Amino acid sequence: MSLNLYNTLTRRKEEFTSIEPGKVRMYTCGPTVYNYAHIGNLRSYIFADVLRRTLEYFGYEVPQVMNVTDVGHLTGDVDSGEDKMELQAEKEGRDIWDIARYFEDVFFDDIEKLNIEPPNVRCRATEHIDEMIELVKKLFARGHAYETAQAVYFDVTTFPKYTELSRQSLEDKMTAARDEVQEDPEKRNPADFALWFKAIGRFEHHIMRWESPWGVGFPGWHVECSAMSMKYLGETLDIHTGGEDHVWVHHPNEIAQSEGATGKKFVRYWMHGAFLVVGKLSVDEDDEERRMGKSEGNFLRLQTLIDKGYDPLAYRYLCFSAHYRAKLKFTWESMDAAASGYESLKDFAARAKQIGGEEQPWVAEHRKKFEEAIADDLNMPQALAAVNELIREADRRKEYGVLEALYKFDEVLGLNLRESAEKATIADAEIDNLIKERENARAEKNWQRADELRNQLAEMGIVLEDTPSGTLWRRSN
RNA sequence: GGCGACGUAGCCAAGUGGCUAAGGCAGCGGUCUGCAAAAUCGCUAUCACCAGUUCGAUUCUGGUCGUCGCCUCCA
Repeated sequence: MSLNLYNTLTRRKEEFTSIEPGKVRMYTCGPTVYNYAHIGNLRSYIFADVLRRTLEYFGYEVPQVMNVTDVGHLTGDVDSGEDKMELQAEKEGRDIWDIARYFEDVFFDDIEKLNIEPPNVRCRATEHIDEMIELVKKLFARGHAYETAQAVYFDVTTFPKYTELSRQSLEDKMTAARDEVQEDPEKRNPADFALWFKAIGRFEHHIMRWESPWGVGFPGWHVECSAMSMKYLGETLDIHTGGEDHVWVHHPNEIAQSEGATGKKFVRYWMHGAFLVVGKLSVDEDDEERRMGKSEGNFLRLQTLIDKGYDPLAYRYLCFSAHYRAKLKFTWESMDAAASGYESLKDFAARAKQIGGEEQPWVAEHRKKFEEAIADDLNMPQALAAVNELIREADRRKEYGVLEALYKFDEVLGLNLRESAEKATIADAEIDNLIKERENARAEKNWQRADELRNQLAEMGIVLEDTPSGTLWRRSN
């Protein structure tokens, strides 16, 4: 079966092939650690994880690199000269480096809770300043960079393919940028982006600073991804993932820097995840759907969901209800739907585990549908439909030899079905005895005693299901 | 202002130029059941609106309305 993936570069689905057989070099744009990640951010890491797991499902080894952007970026107002992380540090009266480490830890904690496979290499921008400086030197040598009194810039007119990914003409950008005040009068083109900022003028008090051939300062906003991805994965990557917002600025810049420095193709498949948008979260507020943003007042963290009693994996399940390239509307109703759906999936796994059986030929059709779905540009809604159809057919036929298939699917789904089913059915002598006692009571039609035992087991977290062929049970947590 | 995306049942959504328009959740009505739960069966969509192309459009084209995103650090 061929794996087809949508490449933003060509705006179409393409059959995937890797540079090196059996191996996929994958880079995922990681978090900026100046604040908590919200569930919208997390959605795109779930997308990258599904991509990685799908590649692994089809037999690839996937060395994956993720950056951690711990160099402060500018605040929205370019003129302010303040730095997001410094602002945060000031606000909390803590050291900027502590802040970065703290949010990095929280981020990877969230990643773990969502059962996202950790990247093979996790790299911090602040630990790769030398590589970035080397990259900028190369760009000077090849005539792409120039220095002004304030900074070093990449001259976008020296790189004709600059607009290939964004498909946004430079003229339009220039027009659009015309009314903006250009802070640096020496900048050649409005679209030129900084490779290195000097710690002078508005950045005179910038806390994070390093020596460089262009004076003390700090790296530009996009160099780290180029420098680190090429350091760990080579000059040409198979796949580069990120959020759709990167299609217009960050990724074109990465391409320009990387290809400008090496003269080689930087990335073969660019893949971008769509945003989570927030629907009405409450009845009385007239907040229409919009993207979740750190300054939007609709900031939901994974911890927010956990505090409300949701399993983090129910959020993962929710993400599968929409295709990764389509926006997903978050509402509490859809969150509840996902939680219920995930619960019944786990219940089924526990049921199948208890009853068991040989796999029957009809299972093959569902395997096929599942695999076709993930191979078709990670169509998780279809894949999930295949899972649900498998379950329904198993229940209808009362043939439960489907665990092998289910666990195999879960290598991509990452919903911990095996762990959950095993945990739910851990044998215990006391439980066995109580259940046997209850079955005896039921045989004698001693309903009062049977209900007492049911309640007693319920207090122990055991859920009972009486069936014609005996009583099934599972642990509720 | 420029560029782009989307509008499918109560909610989240997949999909297709023509067979019964996936799946989940919620709801209603049956079956099963000592109770409970689960399971199962059935029901719930003129695919935003208008026009065009076509033998035939939800799917293609144009327009209207609505929503959203990007153009600035942001998944």
